Amino acid sequence: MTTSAAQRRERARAEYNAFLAVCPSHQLLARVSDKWVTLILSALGSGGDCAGEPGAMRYSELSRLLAGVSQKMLTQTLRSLERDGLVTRTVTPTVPVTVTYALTDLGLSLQHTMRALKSWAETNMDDVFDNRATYDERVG
Amino acid sequence: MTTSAAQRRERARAEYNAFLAVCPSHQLLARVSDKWVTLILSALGSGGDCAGEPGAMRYSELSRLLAGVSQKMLTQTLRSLERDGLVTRTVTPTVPVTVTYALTDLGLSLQHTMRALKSWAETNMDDVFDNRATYDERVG
DNA sequence: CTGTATCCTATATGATACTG
DNA sequence: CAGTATCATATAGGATACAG
Repeated sequence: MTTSAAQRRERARAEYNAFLAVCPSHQLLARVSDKWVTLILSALGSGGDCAGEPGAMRYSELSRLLAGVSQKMLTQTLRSLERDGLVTRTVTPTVPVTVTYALTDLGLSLQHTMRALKSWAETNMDDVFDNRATYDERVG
Repeated sequence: MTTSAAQRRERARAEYNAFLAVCPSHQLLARVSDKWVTLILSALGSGGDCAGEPGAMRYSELSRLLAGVSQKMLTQTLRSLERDGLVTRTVTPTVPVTVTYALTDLGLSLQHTMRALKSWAETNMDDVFDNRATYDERVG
């Protein structure tokens, strides 16, 4: 009888859990090393460089600012950020309800690093693209 | 006739390209906001906090250090990092071939931020876990 | 306006076997 | 040792419709 997919999955999960037991911070690191997390935190803190809108932002503002994001991912990522205590979600019971998101202190502390990351990307973008072109040419 | 999946895909792609045209650095940012990229860069520069091995590392060393990574993802991520000019790949034609990876100057400049990110994760891990517990309790 | 629920596809990722 | 190739699967992520 062949090893079932479930068994293999379980073994992989066990290994991964052992890994996390050694380095539990990797779990958080992996969570934070996410495209949408990076973009949302960058957007929330200072609006970033694409469309500067500082301070708290409404759901629809974020949606517009992060042009590529779907409703699903935006909501999902915001929820996880709220759960982790990085952002606050404030509901104002206006006629059509208004919801604003803002960084907590914890979120702010991370946002500093996120901005560094974003800044790095902007600074070294040209270099990286050159490197890619060179590499692709050598490989063909 | 319903809109085909291909048509919808194309529209989404067009939107995303327009988005990247406005903010091309987001492409690089998304690339760098990757779990394995973060872990590999952290590992390469100084071995990190789980098992400190500074300097250049061999493929097998990386594989061991990043316990959860598969061959595929390790190779794939290393290739992309090499293409982007963040790491060098050096082949030494010993009897069983030896391959070492090391950070370039560009990689080093990013690794600094990566370490900040890792450091943040380690510092605030407990806070985040507390926040999660609190949130889960409120929601049930 | 701000979501939630459902369905569906593409991509990421892992397991496995094979190669120089 | 350091991969490459292939297959299988889980998850990410998007489209759409509906709700408070």
